[in-house]
Amino acid sequence: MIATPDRTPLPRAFFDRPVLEVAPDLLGRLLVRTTPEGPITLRLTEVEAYDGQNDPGSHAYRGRTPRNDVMFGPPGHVYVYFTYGMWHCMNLVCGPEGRASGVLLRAGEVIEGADLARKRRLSARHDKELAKGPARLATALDVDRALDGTDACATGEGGETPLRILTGTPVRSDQVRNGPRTGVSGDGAVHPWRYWVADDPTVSPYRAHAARRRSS
DNA sequence: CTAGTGATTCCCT
DNA sequence: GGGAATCACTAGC
Repeated sequence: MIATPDRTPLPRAFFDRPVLEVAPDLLGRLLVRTTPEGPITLRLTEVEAYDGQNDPGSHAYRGRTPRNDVMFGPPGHVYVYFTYGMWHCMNLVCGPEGRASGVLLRAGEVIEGADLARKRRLSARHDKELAKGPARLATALDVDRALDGTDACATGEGGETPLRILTGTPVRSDQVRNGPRTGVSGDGAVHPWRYWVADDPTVSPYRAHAARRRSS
């Protein structure tokens, strides 16, 4: 039988830990995107850890800039970046504050609001592809730079937060797999800091970083 | 299924 | 200037 997911919000202390502890612990958690048309809820199935220190793959590796500013702030906030001229990807900032570590949310299973997600992901042939990949995930949830810096652990009764993280059903450690990060080039590729749920159909296919040739 | 490639814009060097 | 934490599409097996 399937246990009902726990909809208790994750406390900020959850994120105020080393990123390599937080990343695998995020699998099976729920990400709730509140939109005017209703909520879209995702069960996280694939993530990647990025350490702000000594990690050439991290956007924070070369210091603080306007783009990555949020990563240097408090844990539990959302860092959204724009890449490849077209796409957005989202991370959750981890502790301690100032270390600028974060977890890239790479894939998930839409468990609520699939009708809303489908409207933004017209090319998806199956629901399992709605959030199969970091840019698809952000597209399905209507996440862009406007949500950069959102507090996913906000507790106030008053304001609806556009993004929240709930306890969900954590994945048993023997169901967690890990391997090289996708799309990371150079020295940053050596770390096996991609984590996913074993045999889950919503996990994105592994792609080694492709070196691009100049076009004329 | 896999491999190859064009798209398109922001940001930092 | 040139690369980027990617995707969609195509060809071919």
